[in-house]
Amino acid sequence: MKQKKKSIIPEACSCTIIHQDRIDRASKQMPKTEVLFNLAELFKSFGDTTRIRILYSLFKEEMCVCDLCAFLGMTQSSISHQLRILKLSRLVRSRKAGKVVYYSLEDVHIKDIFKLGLIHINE
Amino acid sequence: MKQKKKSIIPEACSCTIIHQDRIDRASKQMPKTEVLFNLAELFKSFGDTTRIRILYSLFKEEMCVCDLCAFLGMTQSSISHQLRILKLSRLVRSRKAGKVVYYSLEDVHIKDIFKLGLIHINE
DNA sequence: ATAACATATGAACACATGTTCATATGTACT
DNA sequence: AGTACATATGAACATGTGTTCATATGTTAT
Repeated sequence: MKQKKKSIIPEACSCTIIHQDRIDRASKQMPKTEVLFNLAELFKSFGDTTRIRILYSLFKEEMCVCDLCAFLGMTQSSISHQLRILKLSRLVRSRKAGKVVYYSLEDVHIKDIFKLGLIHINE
Repeated sequence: MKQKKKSIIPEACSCTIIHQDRIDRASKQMPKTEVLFNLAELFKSFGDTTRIRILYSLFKEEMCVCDLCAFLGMTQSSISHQLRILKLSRLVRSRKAGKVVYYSLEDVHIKDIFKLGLIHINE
């Protein structure tokens, strides 16, 4: 009798009913761990109401930090901290004009991603 | 996934250079706070490597909890907890077959959202 | 130079989140 | 009935995260 193949990391799961064929197929179409990590990081940037609201505010045109504070009713520090995160994720870019810093969307795909997200919510 | 509701405080910003016209225009195309909150919740579900890996594993076909544990090299408890979150977000559905529970994707848009996310990362 | 202002940032805090451990639930089989 | 197994779940723990506060940086005007 042929023995059942055990899991990749033996101590992770004690189950015996494992569909090795399914695992093999899933394995083939799985992106690299690093890619999945970066993807999770990206969605993490979208996973906060304040950041979502900032991005939506910039959908049509650029705004300065001041505008965002006033519009979203939040402290300047809070907005600045979140803008920093969005900038690190390459979701917004900044343009300096004297004392004022204007922020705008860096990626056109953001709108499409949000659109798909909204479809899911409304289903 | 829970998130604290943030209060809107008018005196949050002491800036004087506010572009009221920009704020008015942004205001017009801004979805309701509740919608933005739900959108953030959805992306929060995508914002974890384990959950991203689970979703990717289910791209082609359903898998049981056991398969996921073995494939992803994680404990059964950990996978179960994450599946619960994904189910609450209506991203996966479950089907019981005796002792075994099979999970599959509930929303066809997930793939498209991931696709767009990957485009952003690779830019 | 000094003052005023717009923005950035480090530290501290409270709260959220993911994993682990122990255990409960539910199903199949003897 | 009992045993074995697949999955679910509550509690505890450590880590991560968003806001606040204080303060720093950089720019403009006097």
